[in-house]
Amino acid sequence: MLDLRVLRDAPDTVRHSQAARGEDASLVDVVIAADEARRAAISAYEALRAEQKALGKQVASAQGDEKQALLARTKDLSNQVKQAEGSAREAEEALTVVQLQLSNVVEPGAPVGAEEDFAVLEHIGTPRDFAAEGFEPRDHVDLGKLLGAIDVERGAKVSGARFFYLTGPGALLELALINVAVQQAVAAGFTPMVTPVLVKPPAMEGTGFLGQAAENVFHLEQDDFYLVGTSEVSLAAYHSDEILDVADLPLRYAGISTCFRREAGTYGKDTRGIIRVHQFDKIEMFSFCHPDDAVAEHQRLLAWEKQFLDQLELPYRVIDVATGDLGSSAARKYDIEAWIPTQGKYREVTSASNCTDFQARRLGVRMRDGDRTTPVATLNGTLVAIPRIIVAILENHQQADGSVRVPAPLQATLGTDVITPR
RNA sequence: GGAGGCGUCGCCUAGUCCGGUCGAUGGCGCCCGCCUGCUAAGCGGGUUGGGGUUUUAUAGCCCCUCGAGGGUUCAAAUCCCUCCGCCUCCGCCA
Repeated sequence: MLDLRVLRDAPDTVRHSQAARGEDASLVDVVIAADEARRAAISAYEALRAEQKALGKQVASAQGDEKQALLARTKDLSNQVKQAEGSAREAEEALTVVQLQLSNVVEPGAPVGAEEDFAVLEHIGTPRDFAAEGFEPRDHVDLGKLLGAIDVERGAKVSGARFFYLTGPGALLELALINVAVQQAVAAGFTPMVTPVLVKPPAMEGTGFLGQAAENVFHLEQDDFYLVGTSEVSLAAYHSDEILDVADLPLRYAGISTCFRREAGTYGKDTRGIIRVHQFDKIEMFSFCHPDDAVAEHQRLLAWEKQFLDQLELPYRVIDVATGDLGSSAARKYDIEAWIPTQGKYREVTSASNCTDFQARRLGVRMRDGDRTTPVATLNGTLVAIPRIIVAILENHQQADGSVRVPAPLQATLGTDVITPR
């Protein structure tokens, strides 16, 4: 949700942002008009209400005929107040409806354009040349089967398409990755958090997932719960309707949770393997920080993501996501894409977003800074999303005989430096 | 699932039976000032959050806010209804 003052004072900024996203710029004027209507309605209501209260005070002390006369007036006034109150509320709700449709203002510097117009910021590591090594790389599905690490057939049998079992070394791989990720996060000062995965509507709404992303959210009709697609939701809502002490910022949390995604509209996309699944585990970094510190914090999150990937010895690139491909909440987003040998391309494994004060305003997360309270900034970044990292590890570290080399930090939990075919 | 209790502006708390002077009490904490070799104590003042409006600004005025939402009434912290959360006991289950 955007600050109405920004809309009033600098509507062009918002119009340009909407245009850069490929969204409706004229919505700005709709919101401004709704805001004016709301303010007018509130003023009208408040004037009547003030009069009613003044008269009510006289009623309390009046006697006899005088009291009867006053009662006649206040009775009439009471109806007017009720009407005006209703109008004010309708105007307020009408404003909220349109206000929620506006996306966050994009950060200057973000590449303008559609999904494919991203900017590559850097390449780290070099993809292996399997032809030179003299063998054809297996994809992660074949490797997973060979190693007894991934079972997609039974995942489909039990739960349907886009479900899987991690078995044996696969399960250990997940535990190892979670251990290393959480330890890194704790060392960096994050508070590890195991979060709810079922949340009530305000949490989902507040984080911006019920807008254009709504079709990808699982909803439990009977109980009106949503299944989170990321612990970002539970973490962002953690401090909702709270006022934080500015001296305590930044507050950094590492969310440990399962994530659920409907993947609507992706039929035929990534149908093989575990690149795109309905349920997976993820460690997510989340920061509540001072808005002035948000851009720097964004860089820190990205640096922590790179630190994690570096120790897994995976080749990857960092991209600056184009304005047309940002979610509604993000002002800027950096994705890290790991090299997937059998696809011959880089695929997203982490994503770091600066949501500025957009989520915080919706969720009522504020900070007390001197004598004022203002929304904080929220940022989130993936530390590790299990399935895609496992895909990257298996495919990049495979050897000619189908075994897979285990990166050093994971060896302790795996109990070996190489996973061999069963 | 059953029975009961509770929810007041940071924390604790008065007020709710019997609606109007509650436009919310007091304490603690915190902030400012006075006093004071220093600190403490003492004294005085301030201290919920949101919104509207006027103004260059400071500041002021107004409305809302007693878990949330409805209702009754000229008028609701107070009466009625629904919901949410917490606590105690019982039952069932991991």
